[in-house]
Amino acid sequence: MPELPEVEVSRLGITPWLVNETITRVIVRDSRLRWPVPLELSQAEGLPIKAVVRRAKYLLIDIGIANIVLHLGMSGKLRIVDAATPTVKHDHIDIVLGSGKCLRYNDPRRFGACLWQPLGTTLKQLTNLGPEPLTDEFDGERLHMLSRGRKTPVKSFIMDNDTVVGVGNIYANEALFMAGIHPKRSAGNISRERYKHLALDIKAVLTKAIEQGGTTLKDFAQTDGNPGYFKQHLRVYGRTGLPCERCETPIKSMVIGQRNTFFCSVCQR
DNA sequence: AACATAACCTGGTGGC
DNA sequence: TGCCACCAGGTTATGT
Repeated sequence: MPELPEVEVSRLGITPWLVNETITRVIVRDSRLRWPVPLELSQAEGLPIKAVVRRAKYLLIDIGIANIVLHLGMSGKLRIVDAATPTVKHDHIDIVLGSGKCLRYNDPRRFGACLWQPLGTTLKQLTNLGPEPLTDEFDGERLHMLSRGRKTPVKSFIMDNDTVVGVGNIYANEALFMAGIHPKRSAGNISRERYKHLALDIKAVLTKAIEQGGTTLKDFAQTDGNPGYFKQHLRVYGRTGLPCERCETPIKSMVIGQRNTFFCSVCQR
């Protein structure tokens, strides 16, 4: 479900319901996520939420003594519901609020995570992350510098969290189309000038997707239950065989790094 | 270090 | 209708 835009849309959706609310109870129905859900979570009970922050695809719920760290994996979803709302399959965690609402975490595949990060510490999952794509720390200069001597396909390179965080399969495909770069081209074989364009296109596609409420493929929903509307803007992802919007050539697909990859063999070189 | 590959898990889809 | 193979938005662990 979530790349950076979908996580950011989730953050924007839940934040107004959480900030300044007190956590009255934490209910863990199934702790078998990517890592076992920590018992320390119960220490959150009675504490007010100060902020909800995103780093890469992680959401950090700041409760002063610690951050509750959430990751949605491939299929995780967050909803704000009345605490009394009956649960459905895969509703693994509730964070119940003084308002009577609750933040409900649902994740069929259980690739997601809920972690506990005490104040002043940093989880290993949050160390060694590259820069946020929508900050000035990330630019074409960085892509060019880090890619020198690298043979890995440029698509794998930009999806690597050491390079830049938050670029998943959908938006990697889209940004490479926008930049006119073939996804399989060796990262080290791309000029500084082309990387400048690519960095700007990554920023542009992520920004646009956030504005559109993310991309709903099958089951992503904003926290109000509405779908994201970026799907209608996808130019290559999932469009195998359909005409390229720029040159009419059928979009091709191939597997790169275990991920399905979509591109126009004429527009992308 | 760099790179490739398997693995984690469930559900939806399409073919027969 | 049923069965089965295959695919999916991410990340980590392991092997060369």
